[in-house]
Amino acid sequence: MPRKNYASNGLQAEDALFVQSLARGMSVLEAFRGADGALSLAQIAARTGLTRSAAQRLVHTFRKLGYLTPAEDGRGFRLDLPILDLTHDYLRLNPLVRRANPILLELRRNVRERVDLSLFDGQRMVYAARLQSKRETFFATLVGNCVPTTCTSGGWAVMSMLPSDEVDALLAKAELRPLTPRTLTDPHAIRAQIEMCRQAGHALALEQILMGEVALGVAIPGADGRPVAAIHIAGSLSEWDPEEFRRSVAPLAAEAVRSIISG
Amino acid sequence: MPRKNYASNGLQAEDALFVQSLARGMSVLEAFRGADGALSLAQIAARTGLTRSAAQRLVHTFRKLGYLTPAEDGRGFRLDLPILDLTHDYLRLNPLVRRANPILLELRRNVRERVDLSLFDGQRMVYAARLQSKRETFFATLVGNCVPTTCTSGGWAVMSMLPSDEVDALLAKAELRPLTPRTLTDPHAIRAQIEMCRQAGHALALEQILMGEVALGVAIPGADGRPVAAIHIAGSLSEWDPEEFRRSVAPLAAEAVRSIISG
DNA sequence: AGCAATGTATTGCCATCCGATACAGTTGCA
DNA sequence: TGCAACTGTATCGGATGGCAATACATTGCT
Repeated sequence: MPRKNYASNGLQAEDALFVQSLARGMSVLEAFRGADGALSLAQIAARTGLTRSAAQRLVHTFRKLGYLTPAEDGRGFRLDLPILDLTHDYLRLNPLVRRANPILLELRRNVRERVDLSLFDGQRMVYAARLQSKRETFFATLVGNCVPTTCTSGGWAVMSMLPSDEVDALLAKAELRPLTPRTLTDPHAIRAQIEMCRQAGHALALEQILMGEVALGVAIPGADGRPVAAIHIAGSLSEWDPEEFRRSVAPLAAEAVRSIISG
Repeated sequence: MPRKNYASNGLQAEDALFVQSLARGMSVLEAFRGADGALSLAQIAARTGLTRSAAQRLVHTFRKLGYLTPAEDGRGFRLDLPILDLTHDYLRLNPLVRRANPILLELRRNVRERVDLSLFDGQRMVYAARLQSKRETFFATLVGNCVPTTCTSGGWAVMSMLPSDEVDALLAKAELRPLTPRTLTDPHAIRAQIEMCRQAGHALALEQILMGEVALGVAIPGADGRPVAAIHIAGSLSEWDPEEFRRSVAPLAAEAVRSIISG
């Protein structure tokens, strides 16, 4: 995972306003991305490119602030609860999430299937909310979880609102690693889905992330018309014929997006 | 909101390892707590006690890192998406959340009512997960949302596992502001609930946070026996007699906690 | 026993952060 | 219309506070 490195102690990249210590500090928090447990000082130093000393000082500071805590067994450190305070502030103050929340709740009541809100972030769609259905059988997805833009109904819907050259650039940079045997990895096939979405106003994804799942996505444009997010409705193929699923939930999803935009 | 101030530029409080710039930076993110929209540099400076220059530099740095972004109308700044990456890493790496998640999902399937996981943080219970019920009618609670320990079933359950003197200290410092007409604010009444919970192994809260809601909470102890979290099951008083609710969900909740602990 | 990890503590040098101040562009009230 | 107050942005010399190296006490693995 090539990540920008703030360890260099040389010239501050011509940026007089840049606070190196802060960037280094944040890189410590980011070091936990992809970690599979607590991280020791040495591991943090290795992952961030910082010296052990720097890692020590930054970790020490985060501990005082509450963001990091020693792991229960005393070896290594973990992110701690104040992170969730930031989460809450972000979600609470995000105008889109704010407006979408009650509408998604109602949508969920009507369709009785899982409803998600995911935010568009270039290569990724990041889940900001998930309202699961009565019979949710899979592992609950955590807030902040993300999936590639290229293999979700919401991602296709988002791409259908982007100019072609941006779609090309996105696909060119995409990893296109299949998550299920049926995940589309051929750019042409994905482009076909995007084209269908451009006409229908929604995208339908079959077993792209999870076997047995059908998902319908509709993109949400921002004030400037560029897509910023998407809502998904997900159902089970054991209960739905895909076309029937589309017919029955597409209008509701479209209506929900309309109220989110106008709200 | 009395918050520790890292604006002082004097001696570093005898702490040679403390990285002031980092603490100041985090205080900028924390400035959004309780804000009701984007914050301007001046507002950030005011809320944190920093100079405008400091706020400028720190905000500038956060923008480069992605954590802050200009508000859509160009005035002020908001937290941005990378916050959710931290969220995800926290939830994903938290051993408790990790173990609890699938069990809560199954619990939710069995009781068919809303199921929550909240983490104990002294005065507060912070929601880490909420699995809503089929007929959820209220505003969806966002991750990171928190309520006072003193007025939730989970908080009572948690307190029932604390030594009396700690409960006293907690109650002494608590705000005890009622959220509904029926919220208990008398320490004696709260202590009575705690005592009942000590015997029953669970707490039952009637309309403490929301009118029409009954909630049953069971505390989750950590390895050292101290409570670290609680699960809640919440139902509607229009469908449940409180005692009937207790009888029917208490065993399931207790069983869920047992599997979380042993898992 | 010995080695390689942990996390912690101290120190002296100098780079980097610091705050004051100035500027350009909007909003909004008079 | 024009002043006043607010945005966000940019520059600069001085010294504070962050920097890396190094040493230490424990723990766990061979």
